[in-house]
Amino acid sequence: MSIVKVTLPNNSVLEVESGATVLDAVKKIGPGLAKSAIAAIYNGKEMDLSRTLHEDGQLRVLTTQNPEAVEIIRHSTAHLMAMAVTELFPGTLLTIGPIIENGFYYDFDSPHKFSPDDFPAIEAKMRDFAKADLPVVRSEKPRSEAIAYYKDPAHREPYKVEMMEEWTDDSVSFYQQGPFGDLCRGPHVPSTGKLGHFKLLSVAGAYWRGDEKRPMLQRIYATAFTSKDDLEKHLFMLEEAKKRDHRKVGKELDYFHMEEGSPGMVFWHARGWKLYSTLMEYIRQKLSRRGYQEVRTPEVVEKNLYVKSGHVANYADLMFFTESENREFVIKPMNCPCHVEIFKQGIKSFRDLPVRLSEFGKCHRNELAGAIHGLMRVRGFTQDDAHIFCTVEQIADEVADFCKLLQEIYAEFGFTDIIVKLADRPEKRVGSDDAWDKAEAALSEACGRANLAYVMNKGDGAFYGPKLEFTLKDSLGRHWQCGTIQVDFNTADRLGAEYVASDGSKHAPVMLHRAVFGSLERFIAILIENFGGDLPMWMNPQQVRVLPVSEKTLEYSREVNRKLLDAGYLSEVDERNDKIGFKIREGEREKVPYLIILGEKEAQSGKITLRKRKTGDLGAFSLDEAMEKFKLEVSTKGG
RNA sequence: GCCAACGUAGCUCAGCUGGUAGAGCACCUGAUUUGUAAUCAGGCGGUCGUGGGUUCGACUCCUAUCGUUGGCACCA
Repeated sequence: MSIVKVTLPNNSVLEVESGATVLDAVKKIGPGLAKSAIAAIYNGKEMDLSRTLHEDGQLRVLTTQNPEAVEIIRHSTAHLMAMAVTELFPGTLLTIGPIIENGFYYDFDSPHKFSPDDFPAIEAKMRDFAKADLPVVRSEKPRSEAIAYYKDPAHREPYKVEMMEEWTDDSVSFYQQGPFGDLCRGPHVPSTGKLGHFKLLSVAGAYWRGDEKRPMLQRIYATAFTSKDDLEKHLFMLEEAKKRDHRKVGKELDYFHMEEGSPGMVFWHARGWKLYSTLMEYIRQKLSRRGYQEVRTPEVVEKNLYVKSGHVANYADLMFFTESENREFVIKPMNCPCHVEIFKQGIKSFRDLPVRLSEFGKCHRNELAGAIHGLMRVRGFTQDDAHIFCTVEQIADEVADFCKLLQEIYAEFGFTDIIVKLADRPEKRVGSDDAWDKAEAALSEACGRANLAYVMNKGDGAFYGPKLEFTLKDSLGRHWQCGTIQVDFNTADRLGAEYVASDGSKHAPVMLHRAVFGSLERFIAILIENFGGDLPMWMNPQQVRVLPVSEKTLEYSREVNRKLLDAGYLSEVDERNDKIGFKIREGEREKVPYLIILGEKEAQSGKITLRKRKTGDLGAFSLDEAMEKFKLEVSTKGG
């Protein structure tokens, strides 16, 4: 028997016989470690404790103390859940059960319709199996043998067969715990006793292999942690996130509502619309300094324009149509063809480029019922849209400038967790491959120049061109595309837009479709969730509220309020006949940045008492001092 | 669009196996004149999402439909 040298993280070297298991080596380090070990990393590869060692290497033992451990725990808990489900619901077929951010899921094909009511029974079964501390045994089989095994009616698993038939590996690995076995790469915990801190979260439908033409499976989402404490912290965090939900907060703060009769359409209330208007004005100021010209185009447009642009061919099912005098119209689903129509008015020279047309264009898209989601995904929305008509040579500068603008703006809103995705050519597209090559390269180059790291989003570009997607997260960590810039060599040409080049020849301009917020609706939803409703003073539709301690100071309160309104602040008086404690509570609950408390003390001294949201009493100020404070806070976008 | 769950007063929710709807908050009225997160009392308020059906009787059961939620798919 040859000897294998195992180097530990502290550089000490352990010698074991070749063929000894990882666990044998760990036992030599110490029995305590052997007990708490759940897997190991050997020469950079995660592996089970049962694997045998045949060559020298670096060993790191993973216990619940290591951050990597939680993924193995989750993966093994997915098997535990599948075991419980197949035990409780015979006839359930297995598919896949991967880990995801903060948890895992398992997709089943089962005659039983799973519901959250089943969770307690499944969890109880999982606990039983965990308590039984069943060894998790790895084995390998030739792939052909594994396929034959799963084709056998005794252990029929057609989804596993389908997967294996597409693989090229010669052998596949299995994990067996008690009567339950699953095809899996591993690694896994050595026995089910290592598992225990888990919770089933939800059940959802999911197409097999993400393909809507294939069967719909039943997915159970769950999570697991290495400790009870971590699990509870995570569940608490989920509860807290629900409190920031823009649908809940938006209703509480009287920003907007939606109605059953007009699904996906928003009724903006006065406060919500104030916020909306503030954001539009903010963008206007940013754009006017950068050579954009704001325009306005119709919302009902002849259908033919969108036939020529290619939108009808691609999106007819998702568009609203109308007709009048035997002519067909579309309810504008996007602004670009309309902006091309403006560009086409008059003759454009290369000297005119780039032309940057912006519009708060209201668009309607007949989104599938299941896609609608609060303000995040609606059927009627407004984009901070703009189209830059430019030459091929100008693309890189324009894209890079836009990326800078977007970064500047997102920073002012406090967004740091921005995921940039480059979505390249989809299968269904218009234009030559040559044009796509150029457009994709331009985006990639611009990212380099703007110092933006991006991830590829394969095949997810628009039909007319590739795009950069600037994604923000909601309170539950779900990704939403907000900003975007798209390079389009096709639309201007299809719609017959052209400019005269220096040599007198005519060319279609390149179009850059771009938006910073994306849809105002979605951006507002993200803002609400990220701030938990505590919007900074500069954009808050309620900036100050004056609270008279009693009716005796009502007149003084109205006077102070008048001065605040004159100075341009959004202020109001809480004139209700209630105690000051109640009014403060209401003011805090409605997330008003500043409360001004006026009792007889203030009325006599001519001062005001200021209270800052979430902070509390700030003491006495003159009104002028307070307004200086407000001015600073608004101008620095603080709070 | 697909899978599942849900839909009761303005809001948050209760209503067991079918016997004919209830709480808190909000709102209104009165009292209180109030000092940093809920003053007290009284009152108003629902054809239980909608349409069918079963039943002597339906908020409760069945069915269709609309909407919402969580996912999947889609997202110009």
